[in-house]
Amino acid sequence: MSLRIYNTQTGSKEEFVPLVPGKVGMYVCGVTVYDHCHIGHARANVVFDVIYRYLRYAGYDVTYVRNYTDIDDKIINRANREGVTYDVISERFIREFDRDMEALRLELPTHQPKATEHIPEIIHIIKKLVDRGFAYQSGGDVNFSVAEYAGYLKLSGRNLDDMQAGARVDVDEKKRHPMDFALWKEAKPGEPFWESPWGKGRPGWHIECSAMSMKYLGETFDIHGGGKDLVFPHHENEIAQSEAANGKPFVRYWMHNGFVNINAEKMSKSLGNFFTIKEVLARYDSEVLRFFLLSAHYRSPIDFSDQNLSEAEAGLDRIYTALAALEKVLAKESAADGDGDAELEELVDGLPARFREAMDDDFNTALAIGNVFELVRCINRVAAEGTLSGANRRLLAQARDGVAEIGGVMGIFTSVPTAYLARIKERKAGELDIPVEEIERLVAERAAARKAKDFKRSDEIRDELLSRNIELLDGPQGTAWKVK
RNA sequence: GGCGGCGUAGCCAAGUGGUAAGGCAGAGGUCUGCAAAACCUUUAUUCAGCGGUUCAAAUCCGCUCGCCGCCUCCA
Repeated sequence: MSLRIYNTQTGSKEEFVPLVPGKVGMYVCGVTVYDHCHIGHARANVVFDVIYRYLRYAGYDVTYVRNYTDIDDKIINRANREGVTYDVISERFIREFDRDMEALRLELPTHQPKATEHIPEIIHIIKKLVDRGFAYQSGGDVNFSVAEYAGYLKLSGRNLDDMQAGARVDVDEKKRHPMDFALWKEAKPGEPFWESPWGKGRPGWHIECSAMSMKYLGETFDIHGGGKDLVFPHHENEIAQSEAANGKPFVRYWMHNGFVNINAEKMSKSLGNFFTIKEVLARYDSEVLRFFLLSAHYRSPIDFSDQNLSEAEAGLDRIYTALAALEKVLAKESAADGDGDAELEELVDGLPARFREAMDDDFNTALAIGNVFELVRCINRVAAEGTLSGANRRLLAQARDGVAEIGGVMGIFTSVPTAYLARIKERKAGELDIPVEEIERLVAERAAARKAKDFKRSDEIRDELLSRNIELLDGPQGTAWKVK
């Protein structure tokens, strides 16, 4: 089965056929760099990071472009508030964005262009649009004329009349049609500007993406992605500009990820219910956050809550615990011969194919993760059987490699299992009100008590630690502990 | 008002025509000094409701109810 992608423009899953066989051009709208990123940005970027990785895994030569919008009203406003130039703000938050993305273990896109470094390209397109009659100058502004472009609103499936009926559109006498949008904005006194045929000014919001995608990917390219909220007006306007300027199709597959909700409500700054990536990563491991984000399909809304994150953490813990047990068993001696477990063999052999099947169906990471859990249950069962047969030993090694392979595509399960578990333990231990030395001392005391068959004291210690959220795990080699 | 989406077990979540994946939580068992962890078994005759199409529907169609998003900057 070949890759099928849900295309926003047609509202259905379509077989993915790249423009040039074996190659994929993919553009994802980046951020406007005026503040720290929140978990909504985390979702969009993680989702497209996994799509990027999977396309390469599937054998495509992918050119992935993700821009920085580094000139915009909000950047200028913040610069004015802080009494600095706009580029101080944009450079600061580009650095912060890069840090966040690194913390989320994202791979770097092929290109990360900035709007301000593409002013000549932007001006070139605007000139073309004016020459062709799709745009008009109005004072120092240049606006796109939606009435001239027949395909307007084809992505979001609306029509101009209905839009106007309910829209709170500002009356702007500089526009011929209320829905016309700015390609070039005249600079007000004190604002940053670039020289243009229409005077000093700066690009409108949408035109930069047309200019940069065209430059790095060509006039028509395969995949354009972003959050659902960008469908209108941003992507709609990109289509209008690009297709009007070039006279050819802009994008073949439009992909949009769903929102992150907080208690089933949209996260927004005005509601004050948003979390920055840094805040979340202070409480949860980045792998837990990725795992959580990938446990739902990318187009569905996902509800961010402490409970859901904790459940994701528990689930990932289960997987790493199994992988750690697997490593331990593999490190031991095993019988040279003996049959392999039939179920394990089936799951292990089928893992890559089932992964591709899941991902080929519009990047179904939730299903792919479910497959791993099934394998985990089986790994646990086989690993718990005292001595390992030679066949099972090979199967377990294959299972480990298989999980690593698909984990590499999703950017999860990539840590050394014991290192992951230690990382989580350390993080949680830091939140405890009892020092690690004290825990270790009590564990040792309990071991002595148990040896002396003083189970009263031994259970007392266990209850005491449990009341402080510490769980004791007795095994043949002694007692380990973990934070609940 | 226009456009679009969603409603699957206590919770999270796959499944878009062939008889309900998976995880968390719960119950019973194995193990254990007793527990925990792990393993085994178990937990939706049913997919918001009502009709319709079909040999067959959670999946397709219609209506009703409920929730949400977009139409303004937004991932």
